[in-house]
Amino acid sequence: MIARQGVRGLRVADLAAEAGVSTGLVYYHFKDRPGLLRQALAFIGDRADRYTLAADEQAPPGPAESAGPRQALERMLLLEFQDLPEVRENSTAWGELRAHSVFDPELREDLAAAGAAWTAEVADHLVALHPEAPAPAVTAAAERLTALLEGLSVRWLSGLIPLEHARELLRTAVGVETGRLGCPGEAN
Amino acid sequence: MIARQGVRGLRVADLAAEAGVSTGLVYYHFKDRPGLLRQALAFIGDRADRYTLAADEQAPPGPAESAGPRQALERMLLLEFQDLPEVRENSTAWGELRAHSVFDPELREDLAAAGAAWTAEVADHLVALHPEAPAPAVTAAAERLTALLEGLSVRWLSGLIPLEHARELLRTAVGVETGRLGCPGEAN
DNA sequence: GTCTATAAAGCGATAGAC
DNA sequence: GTCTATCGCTTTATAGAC
Repeated sequence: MIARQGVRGLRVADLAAEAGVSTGLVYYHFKDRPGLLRQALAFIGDRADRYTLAADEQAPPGPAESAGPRQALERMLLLEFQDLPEVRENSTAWGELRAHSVFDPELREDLAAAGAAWTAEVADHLVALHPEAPAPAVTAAAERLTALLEGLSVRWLSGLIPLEHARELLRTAVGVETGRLGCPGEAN
Repeated sequence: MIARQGVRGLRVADLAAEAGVSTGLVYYHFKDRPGLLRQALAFIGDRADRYTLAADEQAPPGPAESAGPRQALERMLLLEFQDLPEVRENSTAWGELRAHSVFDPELREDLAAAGAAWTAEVADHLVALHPEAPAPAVTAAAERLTALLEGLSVRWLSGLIPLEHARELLRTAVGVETGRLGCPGEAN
């Protein structure tokens, strides 16, 4: 429901109706509105982990074709840009909770933890691709890629750019960033 | 007030109180809530143009020192990452209206127009830096830089990363992107 | 655990006087 | 142009029965 109407548009009564229960029961289980949002964020995180793992397992179709670390990184990032209900829901709700945290500190810690884990995963892929690159440069590249992904995500979800355009820009960004890490000439 | 409490937290009564007028007068001038938001977006755009122009005028301090197009681009992008009330307000409100448009199509056209103008300005700087680069590559680079800026902006404003870190990541991104455009070997 | 009923407050918008 | 007063609806949260 957060993905459909946003945090601001989430009504406890609507939620209860859709769940087929009473509002009282919702408060019984989640305590209050912030508790509801906290559980929603946890749910989103679990679900993202789930489909990330699922993609990893069924990822290498050909035995050894196109199975480079660069492709693995691209594939992982592009997971967030799919027009599947589950993915779109997750991206929308995640972005909304992030945007909401600008004005409500409530969920910041949880968001920071999830974001750090996510950045670390991207950094792992970058290290696999460029083992010789200095750690700070890798971290910075991972942060730029994830921040770019979030920026593109909002544009996609608000209809400002089409899905394929977002995917294309992200793909080229991976190329730009990984090309950069491979060039030892420039600092940082 | 949007920068302080978000679109979702904006109350017409509060707005009227802060303006020292009645709620009735607010409706008289802005028609309704959406009208209020539309005017706010216009105000933000005008104000951004204002301080961008002001920065351009007082930008080159030394006669010809450090006045490269690369520095001009960096300076322009970094304008959005300053801890001045006016800038922070503008960034916060802009980000909030953008995030809000994911669920409310109302302001999408205005946002798209403003975003396109903004991307074109960045592209102009890139062309000045790399006149030989193909137009699609320049446009894509400009879109990546502005999308990254928006992603970093949310992280900064929600306290996930400090201001200086956002500035540093943006600076290096400019380096990565402009370095890329200067390399004619790779397509796109 | 679950429901009904309702308190209590908030909020967008309008009417009508001046 | 501006204000006061208020309608009418929505929403969070709780009380208390079952």
